Amino acid sequence: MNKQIRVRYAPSPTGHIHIGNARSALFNYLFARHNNGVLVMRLDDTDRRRSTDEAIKTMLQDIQWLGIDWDEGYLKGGDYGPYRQTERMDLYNHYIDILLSEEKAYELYYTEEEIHSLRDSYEKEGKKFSYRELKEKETEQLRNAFKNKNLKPAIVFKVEKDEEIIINDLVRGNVAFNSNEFKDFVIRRENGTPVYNYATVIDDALMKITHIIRAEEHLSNTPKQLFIFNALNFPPPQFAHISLILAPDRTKLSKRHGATSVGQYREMGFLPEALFNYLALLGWSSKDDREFFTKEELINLFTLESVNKAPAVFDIDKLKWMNHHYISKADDERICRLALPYMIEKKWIKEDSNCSLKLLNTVNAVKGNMETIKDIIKVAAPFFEEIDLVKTEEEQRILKQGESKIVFSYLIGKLQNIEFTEGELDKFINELKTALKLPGKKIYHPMRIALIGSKSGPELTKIMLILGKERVIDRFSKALNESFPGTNL
RNA sequence: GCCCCCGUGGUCUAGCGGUUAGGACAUCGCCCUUUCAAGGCGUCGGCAGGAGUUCGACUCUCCUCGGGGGUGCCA
Repeated sequence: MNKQIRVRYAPSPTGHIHIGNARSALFNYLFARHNNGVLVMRLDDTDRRRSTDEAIKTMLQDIQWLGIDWDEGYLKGGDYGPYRQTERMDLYNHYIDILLSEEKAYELYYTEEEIHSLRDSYEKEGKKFSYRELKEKETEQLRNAFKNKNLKPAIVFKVEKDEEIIINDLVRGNVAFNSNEFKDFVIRRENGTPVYNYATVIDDALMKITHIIRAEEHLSNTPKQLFIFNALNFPPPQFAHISLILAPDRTKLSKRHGATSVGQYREMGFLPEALFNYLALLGWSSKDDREFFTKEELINLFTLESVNKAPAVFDIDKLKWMNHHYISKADDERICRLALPYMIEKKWIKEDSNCSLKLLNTVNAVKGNMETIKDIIKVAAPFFEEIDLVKTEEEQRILKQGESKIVFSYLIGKLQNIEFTEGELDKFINELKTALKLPGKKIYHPMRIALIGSKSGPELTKIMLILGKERVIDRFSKALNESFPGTNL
């Protein structure tokens, strides 16, 4: 009885998916899946210069990497294609003809340059500029001169006066405009290409889109689109305008704020499910206090009603916290594979290395201490490089405290005869406290600093297993000699 | 300028006329501990301001202020 819900994601393929766009895609995806609807992927590529095939490819890869797939549209096909605007020119032109014949639009015999300078001079004189006025002043002579120069007129849509227009927005409620606030606007350029506000209407109508979920920046132009829906007798869809994602300085997130694209976050070592989860929480929340959701849970819980109206600041610290959580939970094999490039770059391992058992063990030991995959180069360094023993004053102090001498001496003596297996080492480490009669802190802190140069890190057993007997004893000896020169065993 | 949207701690948010204004990230601190992490506990900190309406406003109305968006032959 209810008609099939159809939403669309219509990016302009400029190469990279902006975080804000990704969030729009995400909400469309969640909404479609939640309602058993269809997500259509359409390419708004009328701006041909920017829309290279390469750009389209990277863009779609980023979307898929994030975990968003679509049911219909570009690369998938469907009943309402083609799904690239550049391939739909006949359609746009067809409806232009209708508009023209019904006198709901008109041809403008001025070139773009002429319009520019006219607009400037009008504004200089403080007068309002409008296409309508220009059209009224247009003469037969002008038209002929224009045609003789082999120029094509732009097409302008006629905005009717005194129309009240109300957008019933699913997140904002009723938003009212008066048509007098809008002037006639171009819908097809001199060069024959349609303008966004026009093409999007034709596409949305023909593709039977039922809900348009997009960023708030489009809200003010929605009346223009509604005028066209009405003029062509297309039933208008429902709208839902979600608010913008802001940078910490509360302005629109842009390049000068650093990383703004999905691809950049991937390169920085974020996991797709972390970004997915975080983005979903930017402007939407479930009624309980949960923060971690699987994709399925999100699909289950997502509704437009619980989308927040206020804009949200993108907080990379919270993203990192979330990423840390997902990395800790992820399996070693995956993290290792993702970390491989970073380790290769550090020349820790060979170019064509795979995840050996040893690497897997290392990853297993350190993954709880990573915020991003890239952190592997920090947290795994003690296993691949000789460490710099003296770090902070505090660490130095710990190494030099009297008990440390006892600890190191004991370790160096005993370890020689310990078999380096998990069971043996566990047992050995557990017995240290009783053997040395020292508080845990006095034992384990210096040990860790001697082994990895920091008092925080993976479990001692894991560290020692990975380093191996020789290096462990070597590092303890080094710590002993440096902190207590002249000590003889 | 005009039009539109928004305004709960530094940040993300819950709240939908009566709450000690709840949770999360970050900060700082404590506890626990076989270190660290994790976990547990706590500190700091908020309804932009002003008028109404009401017995009672974070919640409703209006104004002001602040932020954002639109006003292109960009999308």
